[in-house]
Amino acid sequence: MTPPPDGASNELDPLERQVVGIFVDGVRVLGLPRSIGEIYGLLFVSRAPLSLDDLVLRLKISKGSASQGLRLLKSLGAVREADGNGNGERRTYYEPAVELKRLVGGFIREQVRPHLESGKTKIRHLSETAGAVEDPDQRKFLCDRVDRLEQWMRSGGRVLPLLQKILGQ
Amino acid sequence: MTPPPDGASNELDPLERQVVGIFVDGVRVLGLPRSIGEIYGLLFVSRAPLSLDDLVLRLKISKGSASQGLRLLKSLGAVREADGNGNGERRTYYEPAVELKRLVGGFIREQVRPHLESGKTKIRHLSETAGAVEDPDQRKFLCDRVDRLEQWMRSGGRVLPLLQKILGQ
DNA sequence: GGGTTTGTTCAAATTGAATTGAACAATCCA
DNA sequence: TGGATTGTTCAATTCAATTTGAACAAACCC
Repeated sequence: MTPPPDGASNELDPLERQVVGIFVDGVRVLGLPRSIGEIYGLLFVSRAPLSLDDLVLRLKISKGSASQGLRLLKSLGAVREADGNGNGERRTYYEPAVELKRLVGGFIREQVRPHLESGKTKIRHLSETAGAVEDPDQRKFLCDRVDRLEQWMRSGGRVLPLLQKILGQ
Repeated sequence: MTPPPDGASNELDPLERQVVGIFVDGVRVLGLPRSIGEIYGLLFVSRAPLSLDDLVLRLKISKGSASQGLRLLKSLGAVREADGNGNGERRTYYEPAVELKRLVGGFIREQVRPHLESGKTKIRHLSETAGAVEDPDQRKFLCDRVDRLEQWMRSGGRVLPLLQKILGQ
């Protein structure tokens, strides 16, 4: 019943746990580590911005995880430093970006585009290899398949901007 | 120089390795295991349909992996049994589905929709929990966030059919 | 029935990615 | 300068997902 030794609140309440759970599942679908979901989820249900130490304390994760998690989330544009954090406050506090457009945009930019690009490069290579095959029938078959791959990539490239547009309401 | 003990061809040639590599990377982005990429990739570059044993032999994966991999690929509609496989042939042979529309459709149906659905359910729960919060300010804040989550889900639901349409050429 | 070929299942081993934690910067304050 | 606070880095550990392999089922043939 007594609050924890320090004044800091501790232990997630049931509602917070629910939200964190939803985001943990959510990020797994996107192929991101669970800690990312925990951190973003807790920020998402918290009225006030949280510091790195808040995250460590409340989620019971290591400082290392929290630091790396925040870095990734910042790179995705999913989290920002809360400005105007008090007068002589040294610590930095974080708050979530909650506009879907921004989240999707960051994810596409950081996690999807790079893969698409490297894929295109590999397919260009492949295209050369396939063109150099001796047997004409076999070559025709392979070039056909490679063309298809190129088509897929182009489709992917065309879909992304559209996605961003649609998800921006 | 001599062919392998049995008549079966063995060891991927460089071109096959390139293609398999591309698909291994591809499926990792989608959160699927590497063996799935290997299997689909090899089917994709192979002119003739392949049997489970072909896959085991050429990719050097276990029969277990090959069997489970084919099962998943079939469930995604990414692979089908080649019909008319010879007269008294018992073994079944597989060939890849190469229409992007079909691949995307299967992936959405099997891997995306289920998560979306379970997400929606959890959010409905959450909505109730949030509505029951005492403090009116806190409640208002939480309901706002939950609303946002619901919006996200709806956006997701709206995007999927669109994706399918666009990727069907 | 026995024997062979084809494919599935699942507990155990493997592997690769995420997490930890301790050492290290950097900044501030007295 | 020394000590306190905040945050980062990275090698070692932990953990979860994938893969293996051996036992099992099913279909076929003699």
